[in-house]
Amino acid sequence: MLNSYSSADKALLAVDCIIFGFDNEGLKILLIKRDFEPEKGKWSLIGGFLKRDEVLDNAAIRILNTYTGLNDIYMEQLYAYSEIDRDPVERTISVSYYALINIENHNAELIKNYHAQWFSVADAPNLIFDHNEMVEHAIRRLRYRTSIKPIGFELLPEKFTMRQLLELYEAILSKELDKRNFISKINSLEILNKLEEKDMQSSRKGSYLYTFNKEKYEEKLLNDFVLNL
Amino acid sequence: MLNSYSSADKALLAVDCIIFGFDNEGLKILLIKRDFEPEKGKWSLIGGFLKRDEVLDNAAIRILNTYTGLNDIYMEQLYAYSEIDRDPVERTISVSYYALINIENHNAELIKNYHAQWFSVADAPNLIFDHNEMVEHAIRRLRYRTSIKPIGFELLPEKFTMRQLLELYEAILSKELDKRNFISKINSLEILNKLEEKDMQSSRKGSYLYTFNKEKYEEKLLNDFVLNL
DNA sequence: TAACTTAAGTGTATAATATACATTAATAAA
DNA sequence: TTTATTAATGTATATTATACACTTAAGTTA
Repeated sequence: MLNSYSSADKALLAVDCIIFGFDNEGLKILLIKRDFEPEKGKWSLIGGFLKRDEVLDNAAIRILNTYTGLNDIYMEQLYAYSEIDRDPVERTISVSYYALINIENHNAELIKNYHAQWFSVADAPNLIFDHNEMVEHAIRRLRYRTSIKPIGFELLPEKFTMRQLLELYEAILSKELDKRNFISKINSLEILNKLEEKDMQSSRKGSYLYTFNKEKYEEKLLNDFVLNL
Repeated sequence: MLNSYSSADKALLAVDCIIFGFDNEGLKILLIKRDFEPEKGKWSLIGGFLKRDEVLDNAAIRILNTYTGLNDIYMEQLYAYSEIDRDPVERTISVSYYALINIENHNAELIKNYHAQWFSVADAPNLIFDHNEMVEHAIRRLRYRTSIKPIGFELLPEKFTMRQLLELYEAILSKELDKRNFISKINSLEILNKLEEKDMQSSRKGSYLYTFNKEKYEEKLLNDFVLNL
């Protein structure tokens, strides 16, 4: 019978997490060295199996927490991967999730746990299964996301300079942006607070620090817009 | 053990298809009256279970074909739904797919099979499980798609008038568009062939028929662009 | 056959936005 | 005090989006 539940095939469901971070070296992803077979010892996305009593969103949160100690990370579902032999042990459909996090805020936890490690997107190691494809797909989604939602709050330290924000966008889009045009577009969004304080690390003159205005930022997250950079 | 395959929970995997069509009454979706329990007799998206030896993309194609006889329909994956009790019989994760098809080209097959029926998006019946949510989600995706890819080829008859194309976009975006601005934007894409032939149904003057220039259309599909309507 | 009705077809002026581009300012180091 | 380095800033031009109304073609009707 076409639709009998009893005769339908079951499969394992996995969740894999593409965690993006940013620091002064550029855009990074968080990987783990797999500690079980198959492919033990190879680099992998953070992943795990969906439990019986759990929805995918929560599985993603739980799995990330297990490997990194990270909490309260908001992730978005990306895509379901279902090639027959994508996992050689058993038929497994994997649903990918991606998130943006602030490396500085979270690095201590990560180092303490030693399970996860940051890699530059540009020179990440080869990954198991179809995880390379998942990462590429997530980068495409992240680039698109920059055109309809502001990005930055999740990836930058609380106080940051315009240059850091510019370099973040350049890293995500992997192209150079005109500084003056960038600044005026960002300012037109009205999501930043300019502080009196200056960062004196990067130059003799020093550059003003900014914070995100969380209320306005959240507001912009709700309504899509177009940001042509 | 955290990642043992043997202890992981398996689940059923389903695929549900949101099939969009368009005719002179507006944007439509294809639904079936469910012929098995639970919710037998209620309206539902076209759906079925993923088989052991099948990838999701192919399951979507097979399931659509089973219910409608439709062949060679290109579908895109949308989202995985995993609420615990979304299907009351058994834990089932459903991956949704959506497609755009041309009602005229395919209606004969559909009527022959009597399994599926078109409904206006605006006044479709209430659907089983979380299928209403899936449809809403697909409409959002479809609207977004209009801004980055041309639409029309899939939904219109081979020869069509500018008015039909305009009304298609108005139906998808559910807003009125300025006729002159619309025509000049569409013309600037250079994806249409204007025929000598006129459609004499709609007016005394008659209106020119167009076809899509498939090569240029496909080209535009490859490269994203922004079409502000 | 002239007047009428109906939808088709067309262009322009203005506003908004995107882009390209170079100089001055502030400060610490030499 | 000179030098070196990065920060900060504005404007002119090109492109694109928007708002808007009249004429044309042809069948129908008086």
